[in-house]
Amino acid sequence: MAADNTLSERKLIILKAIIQNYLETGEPVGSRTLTKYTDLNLSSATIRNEMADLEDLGYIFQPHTSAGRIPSDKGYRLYVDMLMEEKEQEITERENGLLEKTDKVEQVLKQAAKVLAANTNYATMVSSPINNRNTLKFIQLSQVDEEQIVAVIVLGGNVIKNKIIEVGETLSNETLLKLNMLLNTTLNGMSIDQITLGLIARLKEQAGIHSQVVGHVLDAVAEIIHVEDDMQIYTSGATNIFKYPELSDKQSAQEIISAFEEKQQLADLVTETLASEDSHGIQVYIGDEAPVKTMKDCSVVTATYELGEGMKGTIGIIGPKRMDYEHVMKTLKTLQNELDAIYNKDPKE
Amino acid sequence: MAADNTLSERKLIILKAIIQNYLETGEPVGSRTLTKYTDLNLSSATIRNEMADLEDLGYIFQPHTSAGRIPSDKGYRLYVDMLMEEKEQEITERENGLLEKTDKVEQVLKQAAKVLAANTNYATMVSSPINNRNTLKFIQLSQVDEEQIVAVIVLGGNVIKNKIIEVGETLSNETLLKLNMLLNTTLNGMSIDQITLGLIARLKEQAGIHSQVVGHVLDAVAEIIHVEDDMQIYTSGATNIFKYPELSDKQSAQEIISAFEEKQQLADLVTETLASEDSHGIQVYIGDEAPVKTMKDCSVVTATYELGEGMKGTIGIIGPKRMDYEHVMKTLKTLQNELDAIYNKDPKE
DNA sequence: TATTAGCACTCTTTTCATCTGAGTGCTAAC
DNA sequence: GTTAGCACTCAGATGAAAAGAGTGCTAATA
Repeated sequence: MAADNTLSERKLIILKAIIQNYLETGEPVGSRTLTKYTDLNLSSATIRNEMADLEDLGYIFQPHTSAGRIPSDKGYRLYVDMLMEEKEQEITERENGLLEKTDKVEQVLKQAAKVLAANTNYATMVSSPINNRNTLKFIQLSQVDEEQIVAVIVLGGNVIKNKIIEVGETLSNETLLKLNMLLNTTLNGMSIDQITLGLIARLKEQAGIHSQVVGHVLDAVAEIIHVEDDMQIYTSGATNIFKYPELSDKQSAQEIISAFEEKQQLADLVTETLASEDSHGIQVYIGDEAPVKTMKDCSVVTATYELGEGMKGTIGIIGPKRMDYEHVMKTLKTLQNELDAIYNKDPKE
Repeated sequence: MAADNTLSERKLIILKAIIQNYLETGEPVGSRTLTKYTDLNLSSATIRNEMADLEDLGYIFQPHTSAGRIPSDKGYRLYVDMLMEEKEQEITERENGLLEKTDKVEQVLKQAAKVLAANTNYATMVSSPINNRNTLKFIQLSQVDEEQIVAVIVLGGNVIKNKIIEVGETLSNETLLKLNMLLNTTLNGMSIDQITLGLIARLKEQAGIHSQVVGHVLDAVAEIIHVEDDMQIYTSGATNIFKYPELSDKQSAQEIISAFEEKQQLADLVTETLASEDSHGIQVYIGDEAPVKTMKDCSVVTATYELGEGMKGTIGIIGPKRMDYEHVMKTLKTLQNELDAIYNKDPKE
């Protein structure tokens, strides 16, 4: 009999066989099937006994009395943690070059989501990198017309933001030049966290009568930096969930797809992922483990990529619990590397 | 007997009753039901005769022998064109003020899509205005670091675009200033169509050794202007289609929702709408009439809004053919007016 | 003692026939 | 021209029966 905490070799083999079979077929797995599936030569009766034990221990369960067994969340967890073996497998596109290089971060990320969906047949999402703890690279104010100026703010990683600012007056070229000087000499290279109230006060003082403008600019900077607000999320293949009957009844489909359309929940997911401990590995959330309730019948696998200068983003896939974890993790890793590579290498053509 | 081309008064009344009843219930309408529903006092038998005629003429049909009648596309078309009467109805939010004012076009449009979905229970989309035939308001080049400059391009309507340009060299402040002067004096206020090859040549000549930079900038302008590429589409309530059984079988749902995720088809729809004749009214596409095949089982209703300076965008809703056309059209009109108003009135707080 | 064969039992799924009800078209009467 | 009435059609509901998958348990076996 298996001790409380550790399963016998044989039970592990059987559990693994059950899960793998279930991943393939999506059907509950019975003892007969397993006699053929495992290398151990055992009768169905023996296997039945083992399965009964595994059920008692909570790794598998029966959807109804006369059916085979299905892995429980606990079972999947064990599988992902210990039983799974890395498959050697190719991505359907050429090894290096899932992604085309372009200078638009946005394009790359959109494409990443697509590639991921195409390669896995699950729903995918890619978050834009978060500007948090990022540095200010450059600020430029320009007069657009009599009462408006535009502030262009370039962040590390060449993320460009801009904001129209209403000023009650027409500023002279000189003034603008001076303000630009002032802002740039003071702020360039600063990380967001370094811009303190004291610093702001000092800046305003130096700006003299134009302190108001400076105020607006800094407001813009603050606004632009605001994390949640800014996170873009690109999705693809949301309708892949229709391929999995366990997720495609109206109720579930409705919920999941809404989450993909609204994106707020995905944003939460990303935030959570990035906040978690080893945010550079691959994370697997099975069912309830995911930080958003909508995903309680799904598994979510995420990876973090790094876009240089500390900007991190998340790529992830959402699918049924009976997901091809190996393939998914492998694919995510590949993509993660590509993203890391694209931006950390020589950024020029 | 009805003449070939024009239906008798009575037939029209009956047709209208059939359609209205079907819009409400979603069930085929039988002759018994109609005896109660219309003011004409007729027996079911008489109505049956009329219905048989209407069926021969192609306005209604039976899903199967022992069922009531359902409007055909032709029937809906007649209804929308002639039979429908404007309902007096309130939008669920306060009359004036579906939309909050913000300075971000993007925000407004997103919100518009949401409001529309909330008010109609259909899937909705809002396209960003197209920059076509737009004017260039302002260009600003700034050095970001040794080898990169950023071009900020402000279009009429305060749409701001930017693009990093790699230059092999460090440009002096003076040079930048000169280039900025050159670009702005030449280009400001120009409509996109006015920038000709000749003009470009002239500009490059004037730029002297920096003609390459000018070339890059103009490339950027061209790229930014490229219509299709740039059209943003915001959607909301895609999952509303699950509320209508006739659209929510896996196959249809999959297709429609994909269209909403990918957006390419919606973009086509928008392009088509804007291109069509009376692009300021409200357009109704029933079934096959819609320019995208995915919508063949839906009805699509669109309206065009104008954001000032000739920039037009489209708002639209997609739902089942048995759609509450009156409500939808009314809501669209309201929103259309609000959008027109927000941007054409005094744009400040 | 661990394994296995065998069997009774449970429960879902499928199939098939029957029944029901809505709605029609047609005919004959008004 | 309208209506009452009736035979007919067909989708959908209902329910019984059969099939099939899989189990748990017991008793035999190695």
